Amino acid sequence: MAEKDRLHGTLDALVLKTLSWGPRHGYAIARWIEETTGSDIEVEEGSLYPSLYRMERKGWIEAEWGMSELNRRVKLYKLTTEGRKHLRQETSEWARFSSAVSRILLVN
Amino acid sequence: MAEKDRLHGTLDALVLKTLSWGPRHGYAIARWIEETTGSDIEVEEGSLYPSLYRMERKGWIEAEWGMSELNRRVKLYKLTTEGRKHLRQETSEWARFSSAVSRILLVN
DNA sequence: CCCAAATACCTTGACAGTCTATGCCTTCGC
DNA sequence: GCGAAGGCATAGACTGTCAAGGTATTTGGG
Repeated sequence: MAEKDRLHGTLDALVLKTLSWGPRHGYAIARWIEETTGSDIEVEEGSLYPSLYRMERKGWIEAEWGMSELNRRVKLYKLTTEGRKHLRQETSEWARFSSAVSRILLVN
Repeated sequence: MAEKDRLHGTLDALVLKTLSWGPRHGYAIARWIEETTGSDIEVEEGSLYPSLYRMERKGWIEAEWGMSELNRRVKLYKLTTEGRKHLRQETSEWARFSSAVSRILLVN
């Protein structure tokens, strides 16, 4: 429980950012985030899929069924214009927030 | 709701760090964090007091009734050894986490 | 040919921390 | 005497994460 829940509220932004490089399916999004962060961030599927539905409902991403390179049925998500806009906002909020926290936590 | 809940899981560490400068009462902790971050972080009392009780229960802080400079009855909190240890851990976890998120979010 | 592992999606339930809102009491300035 | 500010406290709704389960398909090794 020590490490837990730290993701709270941040996952959506991470997923959006991942999709900003191009369409990806859920499983791949999770793996990509984990690899990119050297497993500093682990994306649980029980968090990921709800996040995807949430954002699809809000119109930030769109889904389409397709096939992966490994010949498996996958649901490909891609960023909408709305989503891109929201990502920009989330990013700047994160910058402000994280710098504020670091200002307190990491000084002295 | 856009800005909301971003604090999630971070408040405890911020409070502990605030107390690492010396004992303070709840209200003062909140004001100090807000001032220090230029209101980038707002500490709601409905979040603060539960956080204080939580940490008192866990033995990270200790409370004692006293008087403020403004001559008001206040509950002064101070960091315990255990709390100081926990703060170190929280701090390093924050550093890892925030750098991981920034690595994804703030690049390119 | 079978079986395990990896890929991929999905759902349920518990949990925990934040927020909004409210209440109460005291001190100080006017 | 009254309002604003200082100060503590709690209830309830909300929401997102996580653990743990489930299904199905494909691939590769023995």
